[in-house]
Amino acid sequence: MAAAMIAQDLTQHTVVPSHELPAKLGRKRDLNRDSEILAAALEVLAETGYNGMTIDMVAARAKAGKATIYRRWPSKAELVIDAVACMKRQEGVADSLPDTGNLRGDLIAMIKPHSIDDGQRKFQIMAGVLAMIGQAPELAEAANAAIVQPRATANRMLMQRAKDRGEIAADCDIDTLSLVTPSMIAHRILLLQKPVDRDFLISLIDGVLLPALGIPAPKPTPGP
Amino acid sequence: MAAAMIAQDLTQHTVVPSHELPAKLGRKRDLNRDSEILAAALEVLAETGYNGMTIDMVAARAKAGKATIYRRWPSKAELVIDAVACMKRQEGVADSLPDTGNLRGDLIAMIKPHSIDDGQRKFQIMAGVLAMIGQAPELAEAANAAIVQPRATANRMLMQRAKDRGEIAADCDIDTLSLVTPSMIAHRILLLQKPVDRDFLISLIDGVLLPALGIPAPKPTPGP
Amino acid sequence: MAAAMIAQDLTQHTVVPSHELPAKLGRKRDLNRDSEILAAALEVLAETGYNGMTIDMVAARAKAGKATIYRRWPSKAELVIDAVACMKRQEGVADSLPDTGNLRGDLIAMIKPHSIDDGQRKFQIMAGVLAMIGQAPELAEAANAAIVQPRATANRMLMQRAKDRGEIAADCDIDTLSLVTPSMIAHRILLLQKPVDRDFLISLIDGVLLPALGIPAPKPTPGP
Amino acid sequence: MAAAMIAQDLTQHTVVPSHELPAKLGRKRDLNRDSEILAAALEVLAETGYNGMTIDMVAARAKAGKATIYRRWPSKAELVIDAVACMKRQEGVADSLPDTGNLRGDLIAMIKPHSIDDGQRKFQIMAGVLAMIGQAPELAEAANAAIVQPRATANRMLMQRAKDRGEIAADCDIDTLSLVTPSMIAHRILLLQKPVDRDFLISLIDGVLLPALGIPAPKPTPGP
DNA sequence: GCCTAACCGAGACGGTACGTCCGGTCTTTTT
DNA sequence: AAAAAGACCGGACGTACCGTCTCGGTTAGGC
Repeated sequence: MAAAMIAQDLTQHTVVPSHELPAKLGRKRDLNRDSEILAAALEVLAETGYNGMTIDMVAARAKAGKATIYRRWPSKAELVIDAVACMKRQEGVADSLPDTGNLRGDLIAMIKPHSIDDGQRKFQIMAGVLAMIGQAPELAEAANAAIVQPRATANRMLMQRAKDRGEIAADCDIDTLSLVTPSMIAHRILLLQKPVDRDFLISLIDGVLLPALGIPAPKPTPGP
Repeated sequence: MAAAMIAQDLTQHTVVPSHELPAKLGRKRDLNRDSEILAAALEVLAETGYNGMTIDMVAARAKAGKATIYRRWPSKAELVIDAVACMKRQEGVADSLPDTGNLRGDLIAMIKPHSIDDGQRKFQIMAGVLAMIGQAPELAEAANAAIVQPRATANRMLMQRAKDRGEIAADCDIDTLSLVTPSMIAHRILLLQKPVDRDFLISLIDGVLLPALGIPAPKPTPGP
Repeated sequence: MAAAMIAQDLTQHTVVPSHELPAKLGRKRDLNRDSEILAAALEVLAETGYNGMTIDMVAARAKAGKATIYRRWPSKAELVIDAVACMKRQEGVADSLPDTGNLRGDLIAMIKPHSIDDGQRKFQIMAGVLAMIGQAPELAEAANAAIVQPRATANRMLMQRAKDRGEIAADCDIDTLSLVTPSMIAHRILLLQKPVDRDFLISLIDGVLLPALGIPAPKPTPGP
Repeated sequence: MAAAMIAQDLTQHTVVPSHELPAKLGRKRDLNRDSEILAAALEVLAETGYNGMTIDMVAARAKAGKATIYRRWPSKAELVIDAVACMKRQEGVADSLPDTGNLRGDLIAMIKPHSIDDGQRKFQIMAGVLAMIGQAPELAEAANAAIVQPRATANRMLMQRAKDRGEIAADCDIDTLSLVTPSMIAHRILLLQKPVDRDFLISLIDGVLLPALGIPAPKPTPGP
């Protein structure tokens, strides 16, 4: 978390009066290296998993020295935590929610090929990262915020809109239901190792979400 | 999985004619060591996580030599998988399905106090198991069979009984729904790091499963 | 110094009653590795000098792991010290002194091609080793004992014999004179970087040693 | 050697017309830094040896930046060579040859008290210089010129004078003999690590040099 | 009862990654 | 333009762990 927070601090507090700190001397840290190293770490992480990933690999791919990495993060674990957390920042959190007028249309409109591929990659990164959750509990928080929360939030907003317009009952447990899809996706990718294709997502919507919200399933699943 | 299966083989097929195999000579393997080593592995796993766990730690705690461990399991990963599988066997999830006459009663009867008590320990161990998926994808199936499938199977059997007695509709997607609870539990334990307590499980039953199956929630579940 | 001394202890005190030490368990240390590693270290040292030498190079050449080296020597410096000290043991210290009847004949008989080449190699090793004399004073002692003392001792014995038979005066400073040749050789190899050939050694004998001992130079240096 | 020569050039040719060179712009190089850095280098060298010495240490002690050092010397090795050369220049070995009328008096007059006092310091420094010979053979000549040659030249001049006035024979090998003292000193300092005190130098003169030149020892040098 | 082979604890072994440190270069700000 | 400060790349150091192999000693069978 360290470097990212420092970066935030620097970009947010540029107007801090310079007489407070002792007027930093010497060459400035190249802030571009931060993101380049994080990107390289994510690539290696997705390819080899946490244990397979090597600091030298990351350094080589980012064309950086090991010291440059260890100057920013105190250990491999913290680098990975930050890399996962940085995934969250890359994407616009709720980038243009669909609005088709009814909940089923909205949920299905969320299924975009790009979204599927991207999700696949992220969950594979998560698989590699799970190796160290026992040692670094804050990693769990980062992974949740980066991978699961964006999807859950989108689901919750769609369902809240449906509730607002009276499409579903007011006493539905939206918070719990919005986590069903991400949880099932994680299980399918991590343990079943099956692809998260359109059919699977539709079966989730029509077999779990909509029934649980009291909306009857539409027609016997027409083809794409 | 290796040693456990060998152990099963040995105990089950003691009558195999000895002339088939090259007439095992020498001292017999001490079968007690298997369980002692697995227990030691579970302890260390829970305390340090997968990456923090060391074969030497396990050997020291079990007062065994490393060779004694590697004679039984080919790698650290397989040892851990087997340790988790053995844990599940101890507990016997689906050994006695409840039968209260209605689905909600059955599902709630499945919630046993000790599920909550040792939830924290299982969190560590499950995280450890999931850790190796990135390195050894073939172990994902084993982890799934050991951890998720027992609970999913129990759920499916209960729902099938409910369907048989007409309590729920015939076209319900039981296969998908039976995976909802385990998936949500895994997410809660691994990423949210919150305890899987009775309230959470009841909110799953009343907020997701029963509504999705067309059974109205019983009472408005008085909030805290 | 560590490993060599342990080795000496082991070979010398084999008859020590076994109940004194706690009866060493586990695999025995392979004593052959000691000498193989030291030999590899000497090779690398002669080729690249102290700073150029790498523990990985030594390990690779000795087909050993780094841990095997660090189990025996606590640091690169101590390994080099031991390697230099081990040179001394390799050669028979005073392997067959010549006896031609007069001192000049003895001294010249010591000049053998094999001896010259061997000396060249040793002084080159010494050059590589001088890099760390400031940090490890005991290295100086080892280098002196391994490289300079054997030659000085041979010289001193030849001169003592000459003194015993009355060839040279009784009050000659043999101890000092026996060090002249090694010192001049070291200077020639290390600083002048010129070869130590037969002519140079003869000029030392006839231009310094014999005159200082009161023996007149023979004829105007006949050819070889 | 580089910076010292530049410094000499600059101090000698201050009157060179400025239009000959490309009209040096900007701040002038602070020539005081040269000697301050060299002094700092000598201190660190004497304290830690060549390998122990760090450019950062030198920079910190001289309150200089690393770039300021590397602007003047191309490498750590050359800096050390120059530091030693500068030390020799400070002391001015052959600035005033003694002339007592006979060779023994001249040689003994060369023994100055401070040669003994700072012997220990020079030991460390010389060891440091010899250290780099293995890596940069071209520096051997420089080290030889800075350390050994001044003393050898002084010896040769004294002996030549003695030869000129008929004190010693005309066919003495002066070139070889003039190197005996420096070589023996180097051996005593570097390998024996004993102080180069007055007694040792007198034993060289009376036990080696004068006998080799055909001059009988004066008195039987009373033992300690 | 005794031989033989496989077992056992202990730990050395080869290999590989970690996190630190240094040499030599480059960049930023100040003088 | 040179100075101080310090970030940068590359690579060696010494440590720790994995999975294998070897040691002396123990425990079964089969003769």
